[in-house]
Amino acid sequence: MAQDDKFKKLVSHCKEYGFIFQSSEVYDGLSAVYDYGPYGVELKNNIKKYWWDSMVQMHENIVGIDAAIFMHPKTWKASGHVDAFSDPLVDNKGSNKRYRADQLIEGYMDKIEGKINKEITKAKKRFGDAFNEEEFRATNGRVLDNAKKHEAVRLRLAAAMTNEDMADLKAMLEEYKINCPVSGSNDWTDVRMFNLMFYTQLGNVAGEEGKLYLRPETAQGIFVNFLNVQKTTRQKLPFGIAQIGKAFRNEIVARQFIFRMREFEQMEMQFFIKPGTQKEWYAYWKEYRLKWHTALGTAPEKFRFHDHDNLAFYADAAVDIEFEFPFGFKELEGIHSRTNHDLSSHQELSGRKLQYFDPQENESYVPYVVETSIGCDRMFLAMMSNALQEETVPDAKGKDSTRIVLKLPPALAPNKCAILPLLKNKEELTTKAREVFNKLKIHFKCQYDEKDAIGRRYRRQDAIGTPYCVTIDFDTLEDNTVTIRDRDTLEQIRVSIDEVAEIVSKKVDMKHLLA
RNA sequence: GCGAAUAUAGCUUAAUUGGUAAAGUUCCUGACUUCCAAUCAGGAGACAUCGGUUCGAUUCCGAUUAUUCGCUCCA
Repeated sequence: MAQDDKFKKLVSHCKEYGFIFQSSEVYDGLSAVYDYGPYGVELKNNIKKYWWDSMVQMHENIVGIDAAIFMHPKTWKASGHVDAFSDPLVDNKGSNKRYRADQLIEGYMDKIEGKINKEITKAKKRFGDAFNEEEFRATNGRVLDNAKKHEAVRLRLAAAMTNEDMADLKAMLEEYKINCPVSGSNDWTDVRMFNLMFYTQLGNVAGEEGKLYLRPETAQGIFVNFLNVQKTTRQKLPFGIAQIGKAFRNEIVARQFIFRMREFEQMEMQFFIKPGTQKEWYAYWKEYRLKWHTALGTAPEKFRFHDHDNLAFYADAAVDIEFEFPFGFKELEGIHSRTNHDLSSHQELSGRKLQYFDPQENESYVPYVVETSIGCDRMFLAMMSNALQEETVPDAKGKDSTRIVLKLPPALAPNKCAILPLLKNKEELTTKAREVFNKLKIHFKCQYDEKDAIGRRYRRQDAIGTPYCVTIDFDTLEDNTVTIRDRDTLEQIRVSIDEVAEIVSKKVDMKHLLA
């Protein structure tokens, strides 16, 4: 199957079987926003549980929180999001290149300054030792003209940036004939202020006062709660705080189905450590997180580490765990050594100490942090794309037929077990099957289905990844045994009804993944 | 965001050089059926949205929305 084709099939499979729908579909959808359907939400919840248990339940020094999506605006000042990601962008229609409008104008100002400097150099040569630069600057006509121009541009740019006057930035590009360095064209699109963060209003007073951002990452909720958590749970370094939650980024280009969405869910853990130990913890988490992935049975060659070439301003080491999606190897999870950047910066801006008293060293310091951060939706997509397969299997007459099967790890599958009476027009069978269903549904997610031929029902369960099907036939009525059919091998075993819960539980339980 | 392409039923795809549309599959009802997408009978379901040209638009034109690909972006 071609890669494009495979991706297309995955997307329609997700829709057809109720995993993922486009948001607000009846209104033609909303760009890069998706909803999880009945089976999708089960799978997603199972992924979250596997992550949470592996991180929180399995580590006595990791605890969880659930911070609010809204945070004090200063949070994003401290984290660097406000300043670093708010740019006036403009595209040149000739070259289709994108620039920051303010940088283009600054480039123009540099050019004017170049002219002034040229005059000065020329004059220096002419007057020799007698040259007085200050006097020359104050008196030379051409220099004065250019200096005046430079100052005018500078003030206008500053005003436009302060007032976010995008129209004036565009007007400046046109008036000063600032052309695209690539195409030489002056044909610009409108200038747009682009900020990666969404914002909304707190209270009903409009204006800067109540301006609130939707968090672009969950990490800051952990950082600002660092001391609360450490003190209330009496943690000693090293310890971690885990969180699963929504984050929002106004991506310029959000594409590839749920791979890059504007609203998405992160599963993050910040591990607080003694400065100087970051290398070993970074290595520990790198290994632990990869193990979490491969424990699910996904082929190891589907994963690879990718070291960051350009480290973010806060990091001293960063690696991605990449997964081979249908559209190639892409980032699935990040492991970052964030130093003490975040805590220090919150400490500075809030004026509150965010330090840990180390009883062994008998001193206080700002801990270092190693972060693991995985996109829940990306994990979902990885699991789906890895699981969706087409197989050739023999049909009732022994001929080849195509089977579409979702080979999800049993622990993550939306349904664990389907309960199927062999025939629906025999009441003894359906009654018995209902009995079995009611017995099993206490243990794990089950589905009862009596419609259509048994083979079709097996295939339907295959398509949504149900690992086991229990069939009630005429023997069941005699001796209280049923068959359990395995999704992957198609093999059936006959067992007593009383054993089903235990047998299936053992196979679909998360325990063996965590151990 | 720029450029290109695309948009027909839940899904996959036809046809209409401008006269409101076909099929497979799915779904619903019933019959039948003793283990891997059986069969029979009946039924439901679509031209993305808005506007223009036209006697008449699913078809032509424009805009919008969405999707895909390339470029760009991805702290």
